[in-house]
Amino acid sequence: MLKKLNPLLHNELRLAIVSLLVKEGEADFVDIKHKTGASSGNLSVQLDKLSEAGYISVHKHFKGKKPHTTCNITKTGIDAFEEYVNAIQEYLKT
Amino acid sequence: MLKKLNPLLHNELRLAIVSLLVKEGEADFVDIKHKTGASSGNLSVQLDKLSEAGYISVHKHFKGKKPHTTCNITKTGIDAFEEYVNAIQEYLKT
DNA sequence: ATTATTTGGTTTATTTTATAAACTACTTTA
DNA sequence: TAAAGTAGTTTATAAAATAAACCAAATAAT
Repeated sequence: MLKKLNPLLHNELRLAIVSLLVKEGEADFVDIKHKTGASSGNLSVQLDKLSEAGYISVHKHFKGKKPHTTCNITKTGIDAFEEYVNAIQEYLKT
Repeated sequence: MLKKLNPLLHNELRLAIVSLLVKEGEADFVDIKHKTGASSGNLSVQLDKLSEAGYISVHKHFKGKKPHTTCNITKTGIDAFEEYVNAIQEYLKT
């Protein structure tokens, strides 16, 4: 029987976010928005979900006068991502 | 920018069904149900969606006295699956 | 023989999820 | 100082997934 796919990661935008953060370690809101093509609203919601699960950490501060949100991948996030990759590979191999 | 993931295939059960059919070519309702662990209701709905999209063909007939549903992958289905595999690999590679 | 129970599903209703639209608060530019 | 832009959040709506209920017939038990 195939492994169950982590539903938090089995979503296009959340997977793109985590994939990006696994590669780069850190990225800010605007960067992620541009690199994924997401709307601000959708991105805000999905970052919250990943943060709630402890897959990423989110730091909000001011960069000069402007608000600025930085996201970092966590160990939990890396582990979950790796498990997801292993799980889905079984579905993909022909 | 990452490729968009075909939403019809980016679902755990539908991906499992198509993956199975790509490997085996053909399978019946009961087989797919056992191999995927899906409920009958969910399986019925998802087979309909794949059939509507032309990814699989569904044949209903009687095997002796019992109803019997056989599913086959189509060329369209194989192509869509292969494109999905290519697209998601970009998300998975670290 | 008639009453469960099982098989092989479908249909419908509910819950969850995703996404779009609207909004906030502040800054910069004209 | 009014308009437009930046950086987001919140809320409302649409879509999707899934569970529960149902159906028709076959088989097994009493």
